[in-house]
Amino acid sequence: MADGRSLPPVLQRMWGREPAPRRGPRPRLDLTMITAAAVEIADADGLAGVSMSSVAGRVGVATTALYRYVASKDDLLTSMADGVVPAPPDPAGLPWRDYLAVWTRAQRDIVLDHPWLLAVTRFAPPLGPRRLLWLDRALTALDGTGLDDGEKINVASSLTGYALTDAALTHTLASGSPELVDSGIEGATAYGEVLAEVLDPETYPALSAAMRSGVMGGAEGWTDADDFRFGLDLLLDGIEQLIARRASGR
Amino acid sequence: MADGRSLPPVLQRMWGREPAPRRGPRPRLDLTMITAAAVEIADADGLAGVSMSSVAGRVGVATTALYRYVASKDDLLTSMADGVVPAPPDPAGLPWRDYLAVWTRAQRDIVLDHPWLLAVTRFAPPLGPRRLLWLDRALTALDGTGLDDGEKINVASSLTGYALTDAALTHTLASGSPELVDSGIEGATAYGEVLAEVLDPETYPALSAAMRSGVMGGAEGWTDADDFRFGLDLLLDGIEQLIARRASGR
DNA sequence: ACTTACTGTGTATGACGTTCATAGTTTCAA
DNA sequence: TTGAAACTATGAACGTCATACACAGTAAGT
Repeated sequence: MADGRSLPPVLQRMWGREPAPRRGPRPRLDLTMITAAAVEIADADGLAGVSMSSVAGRVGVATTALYRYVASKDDLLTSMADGVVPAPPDPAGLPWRDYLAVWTRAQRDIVLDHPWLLAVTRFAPPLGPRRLLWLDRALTALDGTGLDDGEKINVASSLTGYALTDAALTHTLASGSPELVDSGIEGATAYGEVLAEVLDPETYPALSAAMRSGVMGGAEGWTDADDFRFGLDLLLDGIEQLIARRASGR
Repeated sequence: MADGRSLPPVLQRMWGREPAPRRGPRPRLDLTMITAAAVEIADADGLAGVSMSSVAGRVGVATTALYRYVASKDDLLTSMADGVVPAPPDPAGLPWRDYLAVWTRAQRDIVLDHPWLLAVTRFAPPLGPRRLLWLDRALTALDGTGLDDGEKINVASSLTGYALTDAALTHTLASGSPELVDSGIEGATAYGEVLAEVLDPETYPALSAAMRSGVMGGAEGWTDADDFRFGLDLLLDGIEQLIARRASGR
């Protein structure tokens, strides 16, 4: 059954499938080097600093040489999104809940270390080797919980989603989006104060009350790691409940 | 206390704060018209179709005229991200759990109706009038649950995050990312089959087993609305548990 | 009537992604 | 050993786009 279905070229390269029929000069680069260079630039100057020419400059080739390894800039971004991901923590013997807590927090930290991921991630189902390794470990950790494969995947992806959105929130409130920083709105406290000022109590009764009472102020504000824990426990509690349900018959 | 802290110009316009000191010709446009035009283009042709010149063309002015209303394209995107959001459902009398379920699903549907939102949303804390209205309604729905304001906000933002990530997953698996569609990978089933083929069982034991067992196939696959319900209930169960804890003393 | 403040236009610029023809390089076959 | 074939990196060129700026036109204030 010859379905035309196979991985796009970039992904083939990401999976180390470069057949490389040998003739002509040896390639001076490979996707890994290019990706690493791009990641370094993004870490240093943000995603805006990543252009085909800046990446090419860093690896020491002409701009257009990159197109031998990558079909488009978009492909490069795809590769970067998988390339920054380190190896997942080892589930070795940890109870599922403990492991998933570590696992989720680690994902959040990756994003915080490389904020540009937020702009790159299409929140698409993972197809790269490194991201999929994370998924695999989550499934492993859920072995013996009585959940079926579909449920396990759902659980993992819910947690990943939480890690991403929390990282996004934390990042923009801490480092601030350029837009807000320009206006002097930095940090959760300022955010709350501005809102308190702008919101009309008639149309936003609950919210304006909350803001005026200063929820966003203080040391344990919105950005805090405790807040991550809070939402995470919400999810984990839900999962635990599901597992308990599965264990007790229905 | 003259803090330099005030809303950026776009946001002021989004909040209807256009002082408009009157002199010279009457403006032929306003931010709302421009935003609406941009949204129409994005809905029809995707975000790639939205350029300053295409938007200008649609409202019938020269490209650079837009800069009288918007400081940058980025500002326009910000405005679009709030502009597409309709009014939130009415909490009137619904129990918090029912309302938040509706509320969250509605947010998911917005994103699915305007997939380009995924590329625009920086998952930043909301600052636009429409998004904040949603937040307000969630807080209202949580009145009388015993949660404090900070917790309510956390709950709401967790749910919003879930709606977004689920929408992203659903969208890319259903409509497919251009990258994947080009390679004939469409829908969850194809996704699963490709993975099953690519994954090495040694390095991805749990995941390759799951894929080979065909989790992704069938009518109730990953994309299904039931899967949304699944993750949502995970969260709501967690929230309910929290509320119960607060109600019973500690 | 004259100034003033503001609006829309046209031109220009610089950055960027991408295409293409070309020159150079290594391997394979004869 | 020679020549073709396959492949690499390059440089020039193109089209698109966001944006800056100077200018002409227009309504209100004096």
